[in-house]
Amino acid sequence: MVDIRLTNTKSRGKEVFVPIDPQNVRLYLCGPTVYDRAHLGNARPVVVFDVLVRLLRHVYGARHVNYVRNFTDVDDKINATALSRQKAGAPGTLEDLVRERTEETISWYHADMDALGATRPDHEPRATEYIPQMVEMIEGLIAGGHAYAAEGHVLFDVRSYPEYGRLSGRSVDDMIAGARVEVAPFKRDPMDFVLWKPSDAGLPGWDSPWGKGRPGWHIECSAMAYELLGESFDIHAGGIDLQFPHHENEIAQSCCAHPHGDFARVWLHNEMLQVEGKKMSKSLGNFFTVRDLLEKRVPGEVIRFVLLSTHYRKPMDWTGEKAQAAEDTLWEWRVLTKDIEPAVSPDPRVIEALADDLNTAGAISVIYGLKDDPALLLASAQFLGLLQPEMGGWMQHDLTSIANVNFSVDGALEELSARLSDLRADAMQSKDFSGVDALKTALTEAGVEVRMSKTGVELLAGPRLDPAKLGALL
RNA sequence: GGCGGGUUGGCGGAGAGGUUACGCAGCGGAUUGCAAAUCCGUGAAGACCGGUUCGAUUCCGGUACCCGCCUCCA
Repeated sequence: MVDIRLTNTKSRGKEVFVPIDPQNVRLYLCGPTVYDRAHLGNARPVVVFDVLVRLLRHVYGARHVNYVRNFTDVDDKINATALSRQKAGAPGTLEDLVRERTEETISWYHADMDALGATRPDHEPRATEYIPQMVEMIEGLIAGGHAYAAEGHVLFDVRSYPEYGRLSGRSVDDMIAGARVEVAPFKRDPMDFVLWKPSDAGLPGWDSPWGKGRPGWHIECSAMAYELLGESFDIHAGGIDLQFPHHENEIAQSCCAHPHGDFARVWLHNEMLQVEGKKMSKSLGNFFTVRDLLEKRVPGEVIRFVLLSTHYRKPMDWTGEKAQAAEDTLWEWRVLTKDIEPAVSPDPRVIEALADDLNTAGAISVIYGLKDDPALLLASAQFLGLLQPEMGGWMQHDLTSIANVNFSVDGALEELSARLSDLRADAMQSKDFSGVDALKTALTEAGVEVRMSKTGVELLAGPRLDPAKLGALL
């Protein structure tokens, strides 16, 4: 069996992965807060850890991996949207409108992540469906002396958990010293964090022993992971920005509520995404969603390729240039593997690269070397979720933007290739190649690859084919 | 202020204490009416300073610069 090695944030080193139960390998990935479209940064962990899930299924068997990714559907931004819709005259209660907003956002999320070739998790729990479990966990924490109620809030007492800060390498005292957090007066310690907070009449809330309220951000992951994966499970993954406070707080809650469990054995964190060398942010004007890219005709497969071409623990810089290069490569691979059946299994070196701390960039470089064996190339690329048949639609050129469409790309290429062939035959006699060259140049500018050999002329559509320019040549 | 990550050839981007990463671009050749494609060949690196070592881009320490987290943004 392949040894998978993973860099565990908890131990700060690369470890051989040993599942608690090889018959039931359990992974939890922090999912999105469903208030709006997922941006490109949200997609990175989804795609990267999708490859991990594929690897785990390969090694332990498809049915022996349990992949959970949550939806956070309790959030002030969701509430704000629901409220503004209600004010604008939308029918239904506030709860209905909240549900409507989260439903639509979840369907967008599914559509966008599907477009990136990410397989759906086995479970996608929603925070709102686990409120009783959260309340129960909070009650347990209070009973165990790890939490306290104050002014309608329930707070976790960080001083009650000596390990607090271990995951992120911080000490409570240091954090207090440099804290920029405004400290609520009812906190025993400035670093104490909210498990439950009150909701006033205008906000969604649930009845609880502490009055009508809603859960704090972190408790949902603890409660849902416990319900679906148990008190100890294998892997917990997410973006490095979640390391503190989110994951630190999850650990504190879960380990105090279930002192016999380990919570997650292995913690995986992906580094952040940048755009053209800068942090993606609305203020810099370089913020965009996955949907924005798809609508700009950047294929989901291309986005996936770019996301996998940098190791997950390094900052990844999204650039238009990379997307272009990825598109060229995928185009070439797809042309090469057209009508080819994939080999039974991928190149072992691909598995080996992935098993070494998910070296997706290394795996891709192995695939580059497989052009002599298209079947193996195809199987290997498909292992990474690339070159899937259903993701190749982007190679069909869109003719709808051109008025009076009366040609197909294939038909046009056939006609033009005949014309070029005739011109060339004449030029061979007259030694005047100007007409041939003119047509050749026009074809090249339209994005057509022109191949001329002794035996004849061949025209191939390239990745940047311009149907309008092609049509103009007919 | 505290914590963490990064710095590799023109660009992108990996692994490994000593032997070619790889891709794109470049250069030379074959081929071609000229090209393209293809094939063959090829130059080019490890931010800076010190240490460990027979030997470091790879390990250790420091410096510089960039980025992130500490603000329910993955």
